[in-house]
Amino acid sequence: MKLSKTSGYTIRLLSYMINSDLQVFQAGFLSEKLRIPDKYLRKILTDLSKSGFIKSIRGREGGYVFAKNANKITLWCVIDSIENINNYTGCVLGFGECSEENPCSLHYEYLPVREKLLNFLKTTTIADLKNENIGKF
Amino acid sequence: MKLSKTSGYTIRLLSYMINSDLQVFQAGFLSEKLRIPDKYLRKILTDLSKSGFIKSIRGREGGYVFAKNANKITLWCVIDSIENINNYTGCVLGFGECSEENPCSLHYEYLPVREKLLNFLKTTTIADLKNENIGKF
DNA sequence: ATAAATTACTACCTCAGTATAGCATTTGCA
DNA sequence: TGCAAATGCTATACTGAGGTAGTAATTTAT
Ligand code: SF4
Ligand code: SF4
Repeated sequence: MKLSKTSGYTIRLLSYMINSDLQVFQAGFLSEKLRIPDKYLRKILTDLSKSGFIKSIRGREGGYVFAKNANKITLWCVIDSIENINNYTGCVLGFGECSEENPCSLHYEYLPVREKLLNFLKTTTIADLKNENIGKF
Repeated sequence: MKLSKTSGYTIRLLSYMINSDLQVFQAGFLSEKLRIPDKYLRKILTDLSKSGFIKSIRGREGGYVFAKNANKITLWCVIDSIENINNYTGCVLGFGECSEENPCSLHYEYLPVREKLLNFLKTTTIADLKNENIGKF
């Protein structure tokens, strides 16, 4: 499962923040550390700020800080704020309305995979990504 | 996990064929039954034919038939012939080279989900999609 | 006060996936 | 033989994700 580029950048970003000792992060600094296109990352930061995951501090000495506790930020809600979460939780064939009564031919084969994926997205938080032994962000 | 439109169409197509009593299928017929844009589906059929999953019969009374046993056609190899299979088997953050020694922050959280997904794609075949109780294709 | 450092906004460019259109080619049946 | 029914090929248009550029707005250090 590959996330959209934007979602991937965002998770790397938040994961970098939670694994750092710093409190305030500047866009330029982050784009350099994470090797994400500067202007693109800035857009992401602004959006994350609007979504309430981080808080922006404007002006000199400004930057971004977490706006809520990282253990309250699930992968699910991050991805959902960026793209259609249904791309991952909805299903393989992209039917709109699915049910046990009106399944497609893949339904029962895919069900257990879907459960696992759903659970992963709903229960994993940014705080869970804190770890000493990370090689790359 | 949502497949690309093309992959989705393709699996619906093959699944429809394996669940039908007919032997030969015409493009026009399939596009109507599956409500897939005619010209687009024709392109897919030609590609599937080139990939060797189905065989085309040209001329009057022509159409398409399975070129190999459906229990030899895994979701994996179908998807792989259409788009980059790495979109699903490769990982969340889209890093090129991943290893236990050089993991990203999501690695250990995602590992079991990935295993499940990989296994699903590698072991599920078109023949497995044969089923009496399918509501939609 | 002013300059420097920072984020916010708007408009545009590019590319791959999706979709459409028209014509060429093959083959069986009347 | 010739027409009709089918697939094959090529060129074009549309759309949204990804990415770039320039300018405006905000705040603090000096
Ligand atoms: S597998 Fe089930 S939930 Fe997914 S598209 Fe098919 S019917 Fe819907
Ligand atoms: S989760 Fe593991 S395999 Fe996936 S991108 Fe991260 S390091 Fe690579």
